[in-house]
Amino acid sequence: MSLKSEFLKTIEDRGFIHQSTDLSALDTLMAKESITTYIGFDATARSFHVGSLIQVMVLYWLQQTGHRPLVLMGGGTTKIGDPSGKDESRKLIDDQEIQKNIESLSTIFKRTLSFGSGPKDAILLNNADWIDSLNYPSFLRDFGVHFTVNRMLTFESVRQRLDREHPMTFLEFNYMILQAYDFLELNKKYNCLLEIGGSDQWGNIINGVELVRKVSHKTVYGLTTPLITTSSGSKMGKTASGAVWLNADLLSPYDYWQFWRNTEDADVGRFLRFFTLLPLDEIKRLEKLEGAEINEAKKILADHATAFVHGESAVKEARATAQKLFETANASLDDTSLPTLILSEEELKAGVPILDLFCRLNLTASKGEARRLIEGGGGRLNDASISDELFVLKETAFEKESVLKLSAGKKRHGLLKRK
RNA sequence: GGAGGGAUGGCCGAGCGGUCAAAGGCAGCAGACUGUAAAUCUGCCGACGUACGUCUACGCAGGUUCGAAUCCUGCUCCCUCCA
Repeated sequence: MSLKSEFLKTIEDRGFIHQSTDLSALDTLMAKESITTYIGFDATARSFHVGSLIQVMVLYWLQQTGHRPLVLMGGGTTKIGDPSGKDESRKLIDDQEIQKNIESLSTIFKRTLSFGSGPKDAILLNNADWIDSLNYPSFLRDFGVHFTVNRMLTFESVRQRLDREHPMTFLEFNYMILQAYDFLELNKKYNCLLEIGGSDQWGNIINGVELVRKVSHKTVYGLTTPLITTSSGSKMGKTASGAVWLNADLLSPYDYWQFWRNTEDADVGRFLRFFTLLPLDEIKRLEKLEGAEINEAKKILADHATAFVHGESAVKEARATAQKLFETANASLDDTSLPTLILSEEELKAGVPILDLFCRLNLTASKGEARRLIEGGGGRLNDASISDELFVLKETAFEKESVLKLSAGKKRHGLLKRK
């Protein structure tokens, strides 16, 4: 289908569209006027993860192409727990934690969207504002009548639990109704006409679209984005240090840059479209690179993806660090953005076991792990393999250098300095 | 309320009195090969101690036994069927 509206054309070209309700009608609408759209976010963690970055990008494009984004934080629905895509119920978290999560999660939008009260300014909302005060009997009478259990049982999120014989509580069963109610509420208050979400949200979104139609007799739309996996099939979002968080306090910008730098060849084009703002013809050029040349494209991917989330100065640092580490022989590592441990005179006099240093730099989770690392030949001090797991670092090690590099493998490094 | 089945390491899943820190798979880490890629091959994969070892762990609490993930009792939670 050839799309007319700038927004849909953009996200279509970049691969963001998975499923949608009546795409051509939506296209006609969005080509004609600026509309309000929402994406809801769970407040189950302190930071988003690359998996949610897709939605962040979509909101960005939405605003750039002249529409108003509503960022809905699920302060109310997080208390229910979305069963979509999960085999087990979530642990319920308390109000305080939800509140903290919402604040922390919002930081990414402050960077990527412009908020305000103008017609195209983004608005940050919290569904606790209307969900917390719902009255159970009247809610059931007003909205419960529009949902049949027969149909609810056919939704993927429910069916999956039933099929696998995993329990689904009544609490969770209600989630889709509340999310549908969100859409209705946003439609009434902000004339919100479109809800976007990940592909696992399809059922929830459909319910919202239908509820608005039944209650308000209005047509609204839903659209989902694909679940991003790597070409080798695994769910993306793992690094040596765990999940790929967007918040810098959970994953350093350097590690974030490295995550993108290590993209599989086959994913470079797709990821450039998703996670950078580069024009499509530039992306087409980059993804054609072959062999070792594609590494240039990966660096550009890493630069742009990191800039979007952490800003330009973080990119400069990360890139300079990477260059010193991987591309320059005997570079001075003094001003790199690697984790650094400062050792005191007393400590050095007494001597510090190398195993402790691996742990203190978070290169390994325990001394046992550090020991196994060394036994397997992956422990290095200034690029020289450490052969003795009982090696003790003393002040003499700093006679020739002011900074020592401790490595777990070829990619994970930390620095040691003397006070 | 009744009958039966189940709960094992990050996940899946075997074990059903000792040789069990628990097979196998996935995920993860490291090594080789490369391009900071993929695929492949190899090693590692609870914590602590240099080590014989100690501690923690097979839903929870007790018990039997020289010895329990395995047997018994009670409890909690789940599943299936019946009411």
